[in-house]
Amino acid sequence: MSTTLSQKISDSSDISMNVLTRPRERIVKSAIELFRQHGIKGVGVDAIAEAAGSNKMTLYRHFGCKDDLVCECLKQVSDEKERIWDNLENSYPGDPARQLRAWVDEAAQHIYSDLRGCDLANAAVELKEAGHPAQKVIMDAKKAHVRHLVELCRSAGIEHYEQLAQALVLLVEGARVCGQSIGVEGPQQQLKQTCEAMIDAFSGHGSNSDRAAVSN
Amino acid sequence: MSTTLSQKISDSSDISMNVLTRPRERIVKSAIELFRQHGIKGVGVDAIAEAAGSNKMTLYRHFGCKDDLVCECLKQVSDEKERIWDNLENSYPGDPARQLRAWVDEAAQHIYSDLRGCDLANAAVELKEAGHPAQKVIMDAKKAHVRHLVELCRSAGIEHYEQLAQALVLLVEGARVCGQSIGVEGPQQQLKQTCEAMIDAFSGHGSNSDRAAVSN
DNA sequence: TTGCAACGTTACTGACCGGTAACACACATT
DNA sequence: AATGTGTGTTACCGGTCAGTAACGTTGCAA
Repeated sequence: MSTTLSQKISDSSDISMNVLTRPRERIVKSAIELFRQHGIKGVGVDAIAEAAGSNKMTLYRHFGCKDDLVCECLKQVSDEKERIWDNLENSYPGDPARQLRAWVDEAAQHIYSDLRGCDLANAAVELKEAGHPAQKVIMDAKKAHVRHLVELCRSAGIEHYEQLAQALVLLVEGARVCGQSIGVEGPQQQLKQTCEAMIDAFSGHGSNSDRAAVSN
Repeated sequence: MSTTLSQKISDSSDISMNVLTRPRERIVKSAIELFRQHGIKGVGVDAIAEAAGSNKMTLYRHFGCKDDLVCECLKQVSDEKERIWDNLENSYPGDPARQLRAWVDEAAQHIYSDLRGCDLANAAVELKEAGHPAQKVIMDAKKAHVRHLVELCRSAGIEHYEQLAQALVLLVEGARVCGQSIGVEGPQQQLKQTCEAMIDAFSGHGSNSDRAAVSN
């Protein structure tokens, strides 16, 4: 706990970040990246400002306090996640079943290549203080995510669409947290196969032997 | 971020903790509880010592640094979790299938009544510094947990026991993290039904209609 | 009784952190 | 040319934190 983290962060900071963008934008971008790497409580505002090629005063002119910056970061992260639903619709228009498979595939690929977990879930772990403003942002984003997936399962003609959506959320969230705590060899390696088997089971067009084959 | 957390922690600390136990034991116990409530980085060693009815000097005589104390806490938490396997064997001796159902039931009950997530997984989120000693403790405990569940599924006669065990781990871990980020209304409410449906599917003694009934 | 080990108390250090004040500069608009 | 807005710089404040030093106290055991 006595390590000088500021130095390490500064070393890996991107001072040469596109100066054409406005400081506010650069600060948020740097903050998101640093929060991902070191955790929210593991990064100071000085390090964020420096990584953004700016300074603390400018940071505080745009964000009243660190918590406000954290909320803005989480909002942008959740907005980014929201875009996947439009992307799915654009990729496979009018084919919700295919969109559901694509959602699983994308989630799995992301988890296989990045062990740092979900920014929103991680923030919820760190920010436990009662009434912390970020908690509402996190909760709203997660609820919206579940809602979207439920709707997709419903559109795909799944009878028990709500149960399937909830199960898929649990699997994906579990995979992300396992990646962080267990590492590459964790059970999240089987996420894609497990989700697909789950979808098959709920779609009602798989026999026992089919499921055994899928789970193999 | 300018809140005076120490005061709040002190207010809720248990100064009257059993003085018959040794300071070291009380310190670890208080630390585990405070870490659970406020996160590891959200609690200072002073608050821990005070909550244990001891002081910082005694704390540092038993633990070289805060990280050592954190490791000891996580070890005790993982030892505690290890005991469930013996408990299951004692509760339903020679009946691994029943033990597996009981494991699901216990995990679900725990998750329904406590939204604070898994101490080990939460610690992994907070302690991202490369080579942090707690990471090995967390990883070893989580791997052992998966190993035990795989073995239980194998004993229960599940054909694809490894896939089932991994899927169950993902569901349970996902449920714990959802409780933290979404709150009581999250998809973890359906954990038990989902796990049981998953076991049924892998057990190969459930028809499509059975599965539909279970998932309802 | 002596001695030792564990524990408690106070005070301190050095670093870091969130946040602010005051001033200087660059640039675009009028 | 004047003005205002956004930005950079330096310095500072109060607080917290991990960790240590020095000394005093308790209680047990030989």
